[in-house]
Amino acid sequence: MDVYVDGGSGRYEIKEKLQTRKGAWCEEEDSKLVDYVNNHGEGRWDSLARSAGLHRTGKSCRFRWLNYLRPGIRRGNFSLQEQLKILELHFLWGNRWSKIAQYFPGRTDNEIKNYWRTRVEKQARHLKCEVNSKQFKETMRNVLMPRLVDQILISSGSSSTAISMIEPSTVVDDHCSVANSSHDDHQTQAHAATSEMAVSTSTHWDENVESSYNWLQDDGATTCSHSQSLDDLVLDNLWNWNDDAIFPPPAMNYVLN
DNA sequence: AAGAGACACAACCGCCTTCTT
DNA sequence: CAAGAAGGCGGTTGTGTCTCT
Repeated sequence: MDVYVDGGSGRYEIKEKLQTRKGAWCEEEDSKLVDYVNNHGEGRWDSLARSAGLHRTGKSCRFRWLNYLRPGIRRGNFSLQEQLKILELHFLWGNRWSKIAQYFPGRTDNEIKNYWRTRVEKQARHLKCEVNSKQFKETMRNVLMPRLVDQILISSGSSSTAISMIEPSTVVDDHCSVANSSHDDHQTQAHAATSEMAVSTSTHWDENVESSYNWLQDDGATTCSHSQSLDDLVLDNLWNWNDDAIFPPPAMNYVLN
């Protein structure tokens, strides 16, 4: 049984005479960690924690550094382009957050995971379906993503937004595909996210969807076609795009048939 | 104004893999 | 080569804030 001792803003856990603090990090701890990593580098987190005088586990130090303290971390809302890319990459790889995060310089897997859970899964609940269900995926691919693309094009203010297309081809696991461009190519494209989206289409995950989420041309014209079987008016209310978030609270409950 | 519930996100946990000795 | 340590990753929880009644 763990023993907890009042540690002020946090709490302490005593394990085998090693006292480690839990809970939110304070400025002093952050400062100690940053100073130590800047002077000695990353790695060997358990010994780093001791050497830096931090009463934290190595894992806790690693997490804090990688997700909040290391240089280049970007905070704040995801852009429309980033939101689209999260949806797209999740189609390809599912909950492989660290892999998805590779395409978002400055973003962390934890941040993307939180985004997915708080925004996307919430919408699945509002639609009364499982987030991994075919029904929700179809709604995402046929309605949500094309509309997000439209919003991106509108917010870009022109039709000249360069959008590169990645041809689906190479099957990398049982049921998904990725572009046949190299990993470096992907990352290069990801770095250009503000004005240029790297979008890809996966055709292997569900060949039976009647109206697939088709793709964007280099001149920015969308070739998206989506199912008209859903009531557009209802969906306009449901997916009320804005610059801050693609998943605002739904104006009404909507149940897919 | 206050309490309850919902929400967002930071952080921890446990399992698995990789590395080191 | 084996065993223990450390790291990586996805799932889950805790908590502060916001919104609603």
